[in-house]
Amino acid sequence: MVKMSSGLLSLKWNHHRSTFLHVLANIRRKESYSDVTLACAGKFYPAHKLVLSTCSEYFEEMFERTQCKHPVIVLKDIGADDLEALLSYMYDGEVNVLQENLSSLIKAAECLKIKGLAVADSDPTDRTKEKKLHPSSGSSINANSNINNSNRDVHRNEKRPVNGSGIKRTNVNSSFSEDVAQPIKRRRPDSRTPLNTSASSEEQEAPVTSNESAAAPEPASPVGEDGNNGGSGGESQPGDDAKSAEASEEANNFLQDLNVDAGVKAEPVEVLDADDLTFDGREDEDAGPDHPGEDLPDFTEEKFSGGEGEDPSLWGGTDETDLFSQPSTSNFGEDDVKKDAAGGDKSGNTSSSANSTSISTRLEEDRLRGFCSRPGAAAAFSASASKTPSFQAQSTSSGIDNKLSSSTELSSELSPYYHQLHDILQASAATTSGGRGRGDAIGFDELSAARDVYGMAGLDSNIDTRIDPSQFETYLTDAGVRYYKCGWCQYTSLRKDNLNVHIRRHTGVKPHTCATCGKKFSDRSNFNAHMKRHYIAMMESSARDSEPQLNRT
DNA sequence: CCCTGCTGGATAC
DNA sequence: TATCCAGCAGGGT
Repeated sequence: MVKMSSGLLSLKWNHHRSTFLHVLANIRRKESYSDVTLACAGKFYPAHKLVLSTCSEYFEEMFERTQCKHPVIVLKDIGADDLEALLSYMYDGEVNVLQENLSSLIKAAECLKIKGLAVADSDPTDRTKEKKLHPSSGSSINANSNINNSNRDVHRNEKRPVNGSGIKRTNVNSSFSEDVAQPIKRRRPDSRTPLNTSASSEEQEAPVTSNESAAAPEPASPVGEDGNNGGSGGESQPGDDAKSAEASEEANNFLQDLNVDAGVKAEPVEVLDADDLTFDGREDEDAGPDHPGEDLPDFTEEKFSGGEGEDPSLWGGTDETDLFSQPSTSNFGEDDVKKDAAGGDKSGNTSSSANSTSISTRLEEDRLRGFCSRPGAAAAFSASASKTPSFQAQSTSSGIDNKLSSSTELSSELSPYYHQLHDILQASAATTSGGRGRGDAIGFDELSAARDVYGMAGLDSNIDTRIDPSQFETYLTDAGVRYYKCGWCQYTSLRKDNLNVHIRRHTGVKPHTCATCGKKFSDRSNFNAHMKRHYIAMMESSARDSEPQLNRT
């Protein structure tokens, strides 16, 4: 305590800084007072706006633009390890990083405008000196941390706990008042093209709605371009929390190469009148991540002979899905429906006099408008409209969707006969196009045979495939029809089981694993189709091999 | 809740 | 064309 000349006493807390840092570390570890969640590569990191905005103008600006109490910020093109390192840097003021990881860390820091790493770190108490640190110089790291190459696991030990599904969500129990992520169409890997070029372009096309925060600056640098999936990337996750590490490893394996948009979503509007909703093409296709090793490798008898013991890497490892995309904000037309808050039936007092639109019609309309369901349809529109000028010449159903979506975009309102028109065009296309050949239309015989050969179990018993009640909401129409709304996006379904599968697109839960190639699937149906292809390829290969022998005899 | 089949869009080849 | 992703729906447990 210092007695000042004016009689004022200066009370000084000698260990104020260290105490603050200590407390900060504690609340981070305990996830106390978390008011923001960072989603990255399938993992969720509870954090604090105060800390993030203090350390990053990027976050500061983002939080200023959204009123959401607990946003979930989906970070694209940032590796989980890098994000964890940056969080440690922000909370602890330092972080240890391997030299080989430095460049990606700096890139991530640049994307997030982390002070001291990517942008000038000026002493707030000294406004006279401002030094600009070059992002790639590495000098900023030296200035702020002790780089210790021996501390190899510093990041991994800071893995945030996750739930059994490998994904942790926060603040989703009662209402989905935080950001949501929509499942999006995958994007095939293309080793010949830069990973994120298309991502950027499509992302820029993403419309921003009034109650949606402005698109966050796009982290631009691709991280973990390849070789980080399957057996190499997420296989080992030594951590202090074995259970969470194991769970997160699963998700991590799935989402290693996940590229997601950085964006935030404001809190949902209270209750929007459906007529007030205007089509904004929200369900645009996000530039999905690339999926190294996604395609099936060549099927040779030799590879098949390995069976379950073979090295999955030979088969390209696992794939993963692009799960997080442009967040959406508009509520599904809740003027027609009442939320079944208890998850039960409230139809007792809702039977209406109101001449409400049937739920199926509303669902269909909203789907075609791009607000819910079948993201692919709307995504196809945005993609085709921008990339395929000739789509109108097509008579296939994709052309149908394009036409209808185009008209929707122009009018912003749907004709009451919109879905009927859709059906008519669809029927017309079916008769005129003669159908479309499908390589994946394989019958039951093949499935049965494949099951005999490969077992077809595929279901990871460690993964809880049941739907998480915290991830969806139940609504009732005035007519008492129950339907379910995804907590991540505007998808709605009359069937809970289909919603369950849909939610896996968001959470990255892929309970079905191909024992032959290690590829993982969230959907049993697609898993079956995949296995059938294995089987057919094997049979074809066998047939080819046996041909010369037949010729000789 | 699960299994299954089918379908459409997207994309690589 | 083959394959993957995603959604829908029938049927069964």
